[in-house]
Order: sequence, then C-alpha cells, then structure tokens
Amino acid sequence: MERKVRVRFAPSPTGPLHIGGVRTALYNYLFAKKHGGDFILRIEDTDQNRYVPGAEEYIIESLKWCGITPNEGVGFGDGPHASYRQSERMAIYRQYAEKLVDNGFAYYAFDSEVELDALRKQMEAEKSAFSYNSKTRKQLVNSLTLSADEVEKRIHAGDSFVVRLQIPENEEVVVHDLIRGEVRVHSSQLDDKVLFKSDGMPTYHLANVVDDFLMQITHVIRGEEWLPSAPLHVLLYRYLGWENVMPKFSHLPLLLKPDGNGKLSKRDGDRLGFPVFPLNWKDPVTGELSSGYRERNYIPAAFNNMLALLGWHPSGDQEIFSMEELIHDFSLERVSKSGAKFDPEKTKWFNQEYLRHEPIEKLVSLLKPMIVETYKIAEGDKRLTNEYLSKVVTLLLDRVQFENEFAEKGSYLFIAPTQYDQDIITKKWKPGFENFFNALSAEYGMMTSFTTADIDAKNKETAAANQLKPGEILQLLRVLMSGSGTGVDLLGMMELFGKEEVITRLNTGVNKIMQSMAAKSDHSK
RNA sequence: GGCCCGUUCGUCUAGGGGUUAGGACAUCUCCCUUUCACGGAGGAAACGCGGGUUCGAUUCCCGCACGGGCUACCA
Repeated sequence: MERKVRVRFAPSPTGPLHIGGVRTALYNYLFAKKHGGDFILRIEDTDQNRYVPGAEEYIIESLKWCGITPNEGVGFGDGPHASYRQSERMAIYRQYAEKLVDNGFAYYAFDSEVELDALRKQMEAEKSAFSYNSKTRKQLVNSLTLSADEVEKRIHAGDSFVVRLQIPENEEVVVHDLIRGEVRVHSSQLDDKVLFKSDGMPTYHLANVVDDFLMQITHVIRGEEWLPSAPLHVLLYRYLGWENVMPKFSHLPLLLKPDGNGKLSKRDGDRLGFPVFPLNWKDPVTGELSSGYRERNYIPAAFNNMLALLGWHPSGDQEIFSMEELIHDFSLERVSKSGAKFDPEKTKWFNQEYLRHEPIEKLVSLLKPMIVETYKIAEGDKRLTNEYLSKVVTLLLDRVQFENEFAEKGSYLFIAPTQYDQDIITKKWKPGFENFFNALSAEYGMMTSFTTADIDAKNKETAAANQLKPGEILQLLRVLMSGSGTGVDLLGMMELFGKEEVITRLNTGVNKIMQSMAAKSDHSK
C-alpha cells in the first residue's frame, strides 16, 4: 500500500535557524509538494537546558518569510497529531522506552554522569575512548548487571536512571539512503545510546523515531550530521516493531563556510560580512545581533532559489526557478553528496535577477516610503508621484541589486547636488564653457517639449553652434545635473527632472563652479 | 584516535569508459555608451594522487592523501 508522503522539518529551538536549516526545510517542503504530500513542522525541544526564548517564534517567522508553509505544526495550525512540540508530548515517550526494556532491547542504567565522565577521562589518558557498549556495559551499573530486585529497589527509591538501547554485539546495520545508497555500519561501532534521560525527557533519538512513527512520516530528509546515528534509528524502528513503516532516509550535504573549510556557522556571517540567518536575531542573553536576509532586503523567492541550488541541481541549465518550478523539478536523486561552500556573491546575483523582474509598480510602492524617510520629502511633492517614481525605478533598475539601493544610488534624482565632481571639472571644463552652458540654459527655456529626443537634439544643436562636440560637454552636463560623473542615463534623468528643474540645476551648477574657480585663482595669485 | 560520508574550473555544479569536459557566479579583454551599469562577443580557469580492470579511464574497483561529519543523560 502506498502511503501518503509525509515529511517533517524538526528543528530544535536552541537559537535562530540558520540557512542550512532553512534549506533542509525547503527540500522537505519541495519534496512534499512534489508528491502531493504533507509537510510538518515539529519542534524538538527535549533538551530543556538548551531552550532559547524566542527561537521557536523565529523559526516560524522564518518559514513564513520564505513561503515554506507547513500543513501541520507549531505555529501553522495543529493537525491530527498535536501537539507538535515534543515537550508537550512527554507522556508519550516513556512507555516506548519501557516497552523496549520489557522486550530486552534496552535497559536501565544508574551510572551517574560524573562517573561516566571520569571513565571517559581515564580512557582518554590511556589513549583510547570510552564507549558505553556491549563490551563495557557488563562492568557498569545497570539492569543487566544488577539483580531484578536491586533494580526495582533503586527505581522505587527514586534513584536517577536512564534507559539505554542495548546494541547487538555483532551485527551489520544497513541504512538505505536515497542520496547515498547503502551505508553499512557494524553494530560493534555503535554505543548504547541513552534513549530516556534521568530528567524524564527522551533524547532526540527516541523522540524522533517515536514521533516520526506516530505522525506517519514516510521520508526523513535531514542534514548529513545525522548520518552516523541513522543506524541507531534503524535499530530502534526494528526493536519497536515498526520496520515495515520505517521512513526512507535522505541525508543532505552540509553547507560549508565560503572560506576555508568546515560547517557554516553562526560566526561566519559577522566575520565575512553576509547573513547566515534568514531574519535578524538578537541573542536574548548576550544581546548580540546577527543580521538576516530579510533585513538586508533580499527577496524571499531569490533567497529560496539560491538555497535550492546549493546542493541540488535540476536536469537542465536553468537557474532561475519559481517555487512552482522548483516543486516540479525537485528530486532527491539529484541532490549532490558533497558539501557546498556558501557563496554570498552568487546570492546577490540571484537577488538582482529577481529584482529586475519585479513589477515596476511594486518597486515604486517599496521605494516611496524609503524616499520619504531618507529625503524628508512631503506628500504631494512631484517627486513622490507614481509617474516620477516609476521613471526613477526604470532608470535605476539595471544598476541595483537590492531595493534599498534605489534610494541610495538615486539620491541626485531627488535632491539637487551641492558638490560637483572636481576631477571631471578640472579635466573637461574649458574657458568659455560658462557662456556655452548659459546659452544652453536659455535654449532649454524656449523649449515647449522636453523629452529625451528633444533634449538630445537641443544639446547637439547648441554644441554644434558653438563648435563643440557632444563628447566635450555631455559629461559636464551630467556633473551639473547630478554632481557626479557617473550615474543613470543623462537624457532620461533630464526628462525626469523636467525643464524647470533642469534649468535651475544648470544655472546653479554653473554659478557654483565659476565661484569655486574664481576662489581658486584668487588663492593662486 | 575510532567510525561514517565525500573529492570536476576560485565558487555552485553538469557530465560520464572514447567529449573541443558543458553552464552559472566571480574574474579578464573587447564591443555598445557622455559615464557607471545593463547587454553582446570572447578569454583564462577543473576531473587530488597511486595502482588495477580495459584497446581506452576523469568516469568502474582498490589503496592513499585531503576535506568534512559524528564520537554527550545536545539536537
């Protein structure tokens, strides 16, 4: 019987979700949607010591921002398997731990953490490693070495204990991984992992397997860091009697830091100047701030697209994918096996591509509040009209990567310059140009139509009348208009300004330049 | 240390027993252009090493090297 595809993203609320986590969520989501299945968000908060306030909300908000929407789960409306928060499912896990003990697959262990730590230290000193396993468990304090009475007595007395899985001594455990094929591990390499902690909480291993079973998860898609414990999970399914409905495993390659090697970590962002988090995050304890893609003005779809291609590749050469296209093309078989270094530059490129294809009206509405804020322009001003702003957007679109750059890079489109690029003036301004630009200003004043074509014709005509080539005066005209030697299309900019503003800027500019030249020559006298 | 996973341009990757080893980002050159971008054209740039198997290996196998992950009563 084909089961309905059900996958889950199961983060631990120990801090902000980083982009590796978002990618895992994305792949789960794409896989679920591709197969008409369900995507579930489950919060794995079985370690109360590591709980970070706000982390859960952060995870939910991040998924929302990305458009990776679970069908069931914390923050998205519970489904038939509520709760989706493991701390609220505590009552469930103990019975499974006990069932394992009863069936001889697990045992109670009374060794304290202190004792075990000492053992680890001691073994380390002897240059080997301590492992609680088939070899050592016979020398330790547990229900395998203690009499049944003694065990009973200790438990009733309230002695703290854990439940450990009794790993078989000599068995090959095979994990079938959809990305990596068969992974074989000999059971002698596994240790008797704690399933149930002395604080009454299950460990990840137990909770995860129990919940995946109960929630009818069909595919486990998670990071490669889980691969070493996958054989343990296989054993758990077997001993719990669930092997026939065991999910299929896929272990995703890790996201690596752009420089050097190693798993991408929280620190790398600050160190290298790019966000590793989807959203801004303020550490509630240290107050430390980490920047997010959302606040850096990334478009969520661009962010998703970038993430999707980091470790997965479509069958063709296409790189820009809508979410629908990603869902259509996604397959676990085409997920690569090796870790991917994160590339912040390419991430910017994705955003630029998306920005260029945004509807102008949308960019205008984004731009407007930024302009009001940045340049303190009052409502009703010509520069805040849709007509003006759409032209601004069009002029700037090819030279920005992020929406906030419209305001920054287009300052001169809103505010007349007060300074003029001195290098260009020094290089290009010739005696007599004052007269030429005054003449040009007067010519502009007589124009009745002020389009790019009109301006272009007038510029050329006036230049020719003064025995000048367009190349000699155009960049100066640009400096007079914007103060800068570089920028958006000159004619387009002038049309945007309109005749009055152009004349004002021209006259003001010429005056200022002449004044500063006069001042200079005074000094040199 | 042990176990597991991996290894194609600087980066993300395609490919796969015989290919001019393909694309994208970044980079360089040229063209377009008043400038800067955009765009266009082109360039440089990769199969970790050693053994097999084979007529032939970058592709399959084995070693090695290197990288990474895991090795908690964390997830």
